[in-house]
Amino acid sequence: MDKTYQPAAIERRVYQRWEESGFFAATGDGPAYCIMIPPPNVTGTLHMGHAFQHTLMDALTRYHRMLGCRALWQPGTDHAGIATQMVVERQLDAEGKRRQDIGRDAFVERVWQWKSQSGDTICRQMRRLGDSVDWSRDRFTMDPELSHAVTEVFVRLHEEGLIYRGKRLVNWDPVLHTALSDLEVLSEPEQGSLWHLRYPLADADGHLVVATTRPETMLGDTAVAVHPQDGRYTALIGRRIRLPLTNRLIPIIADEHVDPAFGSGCVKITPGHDFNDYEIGRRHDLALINVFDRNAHITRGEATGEMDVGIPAELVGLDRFAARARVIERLQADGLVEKIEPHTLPVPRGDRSGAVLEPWLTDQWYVRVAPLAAPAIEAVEDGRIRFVPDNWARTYFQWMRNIQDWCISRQLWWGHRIPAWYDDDGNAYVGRSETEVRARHGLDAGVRLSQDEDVLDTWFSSALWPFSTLGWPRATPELGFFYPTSVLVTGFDIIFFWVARMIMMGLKFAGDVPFREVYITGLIRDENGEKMSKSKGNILDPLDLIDGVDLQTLVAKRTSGLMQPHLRPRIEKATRKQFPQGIPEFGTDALRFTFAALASTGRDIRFDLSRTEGYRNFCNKLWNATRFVLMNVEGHALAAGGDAATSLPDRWIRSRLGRAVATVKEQLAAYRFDLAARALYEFTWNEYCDWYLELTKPVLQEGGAAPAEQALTRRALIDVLEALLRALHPLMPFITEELWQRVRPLSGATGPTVMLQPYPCVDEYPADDAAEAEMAWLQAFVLGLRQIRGEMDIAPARPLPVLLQDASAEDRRRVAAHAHLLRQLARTESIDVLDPGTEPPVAATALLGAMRILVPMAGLIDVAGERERLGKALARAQADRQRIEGKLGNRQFTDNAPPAVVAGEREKLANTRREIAQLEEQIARLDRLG
RNA sequence: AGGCGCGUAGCUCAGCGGUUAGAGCACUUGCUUGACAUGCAAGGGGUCGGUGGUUCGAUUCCACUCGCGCCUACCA
Repeated sequence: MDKTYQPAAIERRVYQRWEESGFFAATGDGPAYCIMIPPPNVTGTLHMGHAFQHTLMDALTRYHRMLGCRALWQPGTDHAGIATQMVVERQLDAEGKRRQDIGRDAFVERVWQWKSQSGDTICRQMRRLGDSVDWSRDRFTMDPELSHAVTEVFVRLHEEGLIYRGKRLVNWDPVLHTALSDLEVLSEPEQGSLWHLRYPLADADGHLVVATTRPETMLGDTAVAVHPQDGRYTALIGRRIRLPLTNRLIPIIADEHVDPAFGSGCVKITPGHDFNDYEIGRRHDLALINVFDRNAHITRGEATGEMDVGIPAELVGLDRFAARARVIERLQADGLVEKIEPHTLPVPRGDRSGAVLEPWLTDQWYVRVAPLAAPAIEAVEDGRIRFVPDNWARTYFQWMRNIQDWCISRQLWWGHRIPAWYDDDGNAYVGRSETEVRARHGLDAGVRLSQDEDVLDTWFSSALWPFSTLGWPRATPELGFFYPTSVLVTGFDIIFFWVARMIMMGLKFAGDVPFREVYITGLIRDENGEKMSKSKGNILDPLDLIDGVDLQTLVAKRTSGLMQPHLRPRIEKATRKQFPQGIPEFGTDALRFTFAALASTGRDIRFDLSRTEGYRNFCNKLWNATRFVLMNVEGHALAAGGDAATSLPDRWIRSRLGRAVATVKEQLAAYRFDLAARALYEFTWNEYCDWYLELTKPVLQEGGAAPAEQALTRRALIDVLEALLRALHPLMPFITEELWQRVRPLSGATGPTVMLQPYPCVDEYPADDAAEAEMAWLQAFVLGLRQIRGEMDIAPARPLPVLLQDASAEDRRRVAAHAHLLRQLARTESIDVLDPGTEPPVAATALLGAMRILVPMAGLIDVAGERERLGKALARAQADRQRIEGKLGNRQFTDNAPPAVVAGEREKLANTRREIAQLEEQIARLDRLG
């Protein structure tokens, strides 16, 4: 074996073997355990957030597989309508073409090509992460089977009246030319202006002042509103305004929505281009004027009802921002601009294009969500679905209880085409196919039908993922067995987009909740707590942490393809500063262990590379511990597996292993990966390596112990290691597999892979309190002497003569029983028990219960140093005594505190007092000498 | 406006109504110890954001407050 762990040498080989051997398939007759992967965008790449979530999902899957479950981690990818279409459009753009130039069929064909070309990236990355997904069940949201499910759901919802088509204001992206759902709108405050415009009264001199942030929309105004109780304007209600530029007459109306305290208290009402105004327009039966085309350029105007909109010809065709400038110019020329104030306002932008969105009147398909939401709310209320941590349920409720209808049609080409057909009169027919539509509605071949050009929101198909991947609407065995799935692992950012919708659709169509639990992970942030993003140039590629990356490559990755190229020097500088040497190779297991160790619930994660380095070292520790065990076991007699451990260390380490495994199980059940990881780390390093391996050395070395005892210790060494590898496997799959393969022949374990071994069972390593107590004594003995050595600057190699004062019969028994261990671990030259009444020599002191461990000082240490050391200990003990005495002297405490606590304090006080007496005596002795 | 979360060692984070508040990294000192210098041993370092309350006892529970972050809805 190499002296250090080399992850690159083994990871690929190990994964390939797992995959080729079919170890990932869900088999066996155990209970179901199933996790649905949140399908990543098929043409994307996995980022740190994915790597984090995949680590947790894989750990859960491997753990439950080892517990005997028939475990399925369902893989797959999402077609990601807008995102993918944009990528391909950009490719076309580089060729100087637009998608309209090549036509819909050719374009879609190109997207499929791009998908097949880049779709492997994610699979490759997942293999490097060790993801134990069942590749044979890989799914894509646009697979025929899944598309079939989409159509089926659409048709059934439509039949129930839960999908409808309607002309309404939607969030329109004038760059992508599609409608968006409310969730795809990002509103950020931006610096703008508040224009105060004078609207002349129609039938008298004078004007009203309206304040607006969107002056160009005045072309579509159909009213001015004031608050009904606003005394300044009550007399004007019902009179009319002559709308500048258009010369139209519009009414002054009263509406509660108006805030008299804002601006002048008068609001221009543009029902065609503002969501609030749309509502007001409905309340007052106002006409609605659309003044924009699909590019948000000014049109001649299109009104509901007969009307001359009156948009000046010179404005027609202008972009909305150019139009804004021109409108203001014109109004200023007419003296109709009272003032312009700087104003910060929320500007809605598309989450993909970044374009300023326009409320625009179009025909779209909607899901009537309220009837679906009610049972979905109930499922969380009554605990059929549990959020972890549970405070996310509040977020879920808050949104679900105010849920709006869901606009599901998108004016894109890449996606599931809406299963609706139109005749020449514009009548819409919904059905599973054109044939079905014709049959059902009695439309013979003479009637021309054309399918709806639009596609569905990507999240519509994602919402079906938990059952569409399992074969729904067919009643497949998998659907029956794995649905509802066990847990969903995802980020809070898609609770509304995805989680809520899966719950609604699952309850509606699969007859039950889609998952029992939702584990919401935190976000992976950079070392400054910033969100990782390409545009900030602070992304880390998980594979770069696994394989390492040189500085040049890292800088190039972070600065290429930037939306804002001017940030490049800053990003480069920051990167060079943070990673002057690039990033070394840490291996997958170290990265995975880092994610697990940082995964405390309800909190974002500042990714800390030094933790990864620490866990790389942990891998190396495990590697070398195995090396030690193999060296000491191979070629030697080994006790049979069933033989009882007899030595103290053997009993102790088994007991401690059992406790560690118990902790891991408990913490994994609570999704506390951090605490599970810590329990394993501490057991491995602080107990198995630091103590147990050291304790086996005196036993195993030549002439150390009787052969029979050695054989037992070798048994314990290999058994505990083998179990430890199994216990660590879900978090660190690669190294544990590699080491387990080497350990297996010696341990007597059988089977082709550690990943299909049973997880260690607590019952096999029952707690041994007696052994733990005795080991605690032994450890205290060793630590006491090490402390004297360390603080007194005694060379580690120098053997120390040790005297024991006030040793009880039990102390004496223990010393005799473990003298060989103490000699090795504490480097004692001799251990002698002083007879009662014997005056001890001047010595450095350590206390172990009532016993004093003395290291005679002649020639060893300076008296002043030891005096100071004891003085510090004494001061500490005296402070303790005072605190405890104060506590026990308080009647309130002794009367009210639980008896066990009081008794504990009394015992503590007794120990402290004894310790003080011992220390004072030692100090006095040193003083006599000095 | 409503909701959620965070503030503990230099850094990243655990923890908890009751020992002396812990870990990793960083730091100091000493060690080429027959598994491992990606290591071993010893050590320094914290008024647990502030104020008040509940309690025999608060870093932990409650209220207020300061600072930071996020989500939802938004007044034109």
